[in-house]
Amino acid sequence: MAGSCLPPEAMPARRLKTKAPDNPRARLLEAATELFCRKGINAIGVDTIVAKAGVAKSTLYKLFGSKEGLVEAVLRAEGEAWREWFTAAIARASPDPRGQLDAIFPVLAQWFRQKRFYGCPFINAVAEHDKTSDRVRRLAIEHKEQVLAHIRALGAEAGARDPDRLMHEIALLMDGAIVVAMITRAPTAAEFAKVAYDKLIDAQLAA
Amino acid sequence: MAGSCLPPEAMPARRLKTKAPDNPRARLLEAATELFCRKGINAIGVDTIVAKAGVAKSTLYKLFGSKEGLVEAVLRAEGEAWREWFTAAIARASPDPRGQLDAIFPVLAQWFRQKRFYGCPFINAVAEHDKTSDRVRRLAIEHKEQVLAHIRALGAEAGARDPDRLMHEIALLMDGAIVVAMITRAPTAAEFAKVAYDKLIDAQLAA
DNA sequence: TCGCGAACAGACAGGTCTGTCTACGCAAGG
DNA sequence: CCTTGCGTAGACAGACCTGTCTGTTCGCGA
Repeated sequence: MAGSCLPPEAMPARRLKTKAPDNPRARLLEAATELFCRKGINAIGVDTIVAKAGVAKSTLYKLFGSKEGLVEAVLRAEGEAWREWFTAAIARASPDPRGQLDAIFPVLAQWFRQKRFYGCPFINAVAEHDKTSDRVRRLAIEHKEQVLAHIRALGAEAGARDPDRLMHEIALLMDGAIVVAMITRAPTAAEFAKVAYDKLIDAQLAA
Repeated sequence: MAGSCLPPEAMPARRLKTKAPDNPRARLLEAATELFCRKGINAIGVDTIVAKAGVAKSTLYKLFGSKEGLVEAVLRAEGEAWREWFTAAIARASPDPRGQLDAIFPVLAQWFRQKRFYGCPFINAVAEHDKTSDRVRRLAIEHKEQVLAHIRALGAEAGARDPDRLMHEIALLMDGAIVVAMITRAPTAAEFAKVAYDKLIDAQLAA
């Protein structure tokens, strides 16, 4: 039902964002998220979106101005929902920073196993837009910076020797795992990433 | 000039594939490669491609049958050219397997620094196509399996404890680096990946 | 010189795209 | 009751899409 690419437990959190759960804006975002993520942004026309959302086309253009505006809103909303789900999920796994870092890849594996896992919407959006423009790239960078800042903080709290390097190494493994999982449809990518992460964090935290 | 996303030294190798260097087929592939990689497959129409290639539209449909056929041919050709360039580049760096593995990320850095680096065409193609279909995903898997088989063989020759695991770990770092470089346009991703790789290979080869 | 096939040029069909516009329904508040 | 405003339904414009088709041009081998 839900239009998202996130695990089901993320849904309620997202619902709280809009006063009414079924206003046209929320229905449009949900329908557009599902369609964009599954079929690609350029492959989906606004008529398909409004039909799935059950709203009038004029409502879409009144609320978002253009298809581009809707794309941006979808990415922002999906990014925020994902970050909330992700940080909550690793926090649920453990109270201490090291435990939360250790939970990153098991939590990603959970994501990959979702029936509707379509990869990272930001990576996919950048991949299908003009690479000489930075409109979409900026949104992706913004999202990634927020995720990485959180990971960097956890690394610093955990006592990593070089939290910045640790952050970048985890980022590489995360994006690599996401892409491999998208292409192969096998969640095992997260398990390989977890073992690699274990070696990297040992090097950072070993006495 | 060249329509590729590869470093210039890869070009001559590619030219050898077609008897004549400037037949319509080669011009179409070159134009389509550049346009698809830079702007996205769905964002480019066949009229733009034939105009850039300087061929008639009927020639495109005679040679490739459909736009889909052209996309598939572009991916196959670009994948083959990339693999040839990549294996040659790491082989040029060192005669022994360990040295070739060590060269992987510096060689990637070289790729990232290209003015026309647009990310991996296979990742991008999967990202913008229907994720519930496997038409494009199969091509990407085929390409990645060939690259990884080569890396696995190098790892085995180098005496890795678990060449399969090493292969998957390198794959994660490679794809992660490619995606990060595409999004940030910073080739430093390859340098972080190299340091991470150093730690992982040490764990595999340490006495 | 002739003939043939490859490629070009470009019109065309039929469909889809984004975005705009008008007309209507309906509910809440004065 | 009546107005105001949100949302719906759907026609429409103009551009662009893929794919086909016709006619022409040009080079090469016999």
